[in-house]
Amino acid sequence: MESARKQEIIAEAAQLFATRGYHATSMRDLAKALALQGGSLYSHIDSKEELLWLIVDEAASQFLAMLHAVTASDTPPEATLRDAVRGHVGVIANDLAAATVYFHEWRFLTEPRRSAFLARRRDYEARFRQIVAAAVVDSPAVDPKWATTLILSATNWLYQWYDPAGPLPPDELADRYITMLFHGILMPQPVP
Amino acid sequence: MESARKQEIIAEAAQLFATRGYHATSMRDLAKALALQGGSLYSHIDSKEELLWLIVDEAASQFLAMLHAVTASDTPPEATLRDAVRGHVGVIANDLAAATVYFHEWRFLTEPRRSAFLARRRDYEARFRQIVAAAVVDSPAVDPKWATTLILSATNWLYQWYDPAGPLPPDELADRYITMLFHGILMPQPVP
DNA sequence: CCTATACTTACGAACGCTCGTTAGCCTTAA
DNA sequence: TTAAGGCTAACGAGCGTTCGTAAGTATAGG
Repeated sequence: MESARKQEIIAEAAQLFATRGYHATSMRDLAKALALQGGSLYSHIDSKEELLWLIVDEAASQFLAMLHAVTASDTPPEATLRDAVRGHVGVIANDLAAATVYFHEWRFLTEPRRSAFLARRRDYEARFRQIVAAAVVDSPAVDPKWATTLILSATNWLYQWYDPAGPLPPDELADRYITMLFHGILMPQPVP
Repeated sequence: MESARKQEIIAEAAQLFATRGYHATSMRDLAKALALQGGSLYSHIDSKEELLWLIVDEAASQFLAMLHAVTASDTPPEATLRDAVRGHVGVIANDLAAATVYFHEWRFLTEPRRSAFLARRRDYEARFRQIVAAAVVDSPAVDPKWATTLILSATNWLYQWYDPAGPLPPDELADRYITMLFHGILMPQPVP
């Protein structure tokens, strides 16, 4: 359980790491954004890398919790996959800064945190693949492994350009992606 | 026209920037990889950022040259799009380090190079969108803008995981992606 | 209610080190 | 004789982090 002040520091760090990058953000930059002196941060945190870890690990928890919620209900496989894509997009859009750090800055973690991160990400991808496999079970030409890679690749890229203040809500974007991914972009007639 | 020695420096810088990141790679790291002393690099280059720019700008040229080659021949729209996706994947797979720097480290460019980079990238995406638009002209439910975003998002992510030494050749990977993107992942019968 | 004690949060200075870059000198080959 | 390409040494700035200290707040004992 982190104190309220520490949560503020983590949130500000996520913003700065996302916009400037982890190594290009100094502890004094972070302190200045919080109206503190550089050394004062260390009343709350152990190290700069701890901040990176807390941001990245919390994001991993968000992704995994979302998948658990999606698979808990008893819906048809295609609907479950649709919910998972919506959820994945939602986690990213909900905290874009954290998602950016999760996708872009994780590699600056050192061991053993780096391995811990990778294990959680592998776990997430494996669970996601099971959902995809169930949805494409009647499509013999589609390999669930590559379908999963395609879906997660397309959606992970969101953090590079998505603007939460823009006109496109996350669910609407997800539905557009889902329609194209499910039925292809070469559709002579509209989806019924 | 860069000298042979400078090309070596650029290539090594691309490797290091890709694996460690731009800001986490010091000029002394780069010099050591080339069996030089730190200061000696400056006989060949003006600054660290010039290296970043040369890598990123060359990659942009590769992408644009590929698109020009693809659109030069007189093929049906769908085949042109297929060639463009193959080409995009090919440019990434051909020089994974340069592609990684192109996608991951460009934001550390300062003005005016940052704007120059973004202009070239916008140009590329606009040309790609025209190819997509021609291919999906008979698919009223598909917006070329979002189809382009989907295709480029999925393929850009390649640099995160693709291993040129692995068992999957770039063209084969591209064809798998194209099949799913064109016809969707929910296909009760195989594509004829 | 008052006081003693401890805890929290911050300051400001400093530590040892690394950063990108520059200057001047030396060697080699054309 | 010149020029290219390497060396060593150094510059000022900034890095993450630690330190001693102090003010403010909460808690507990009498």
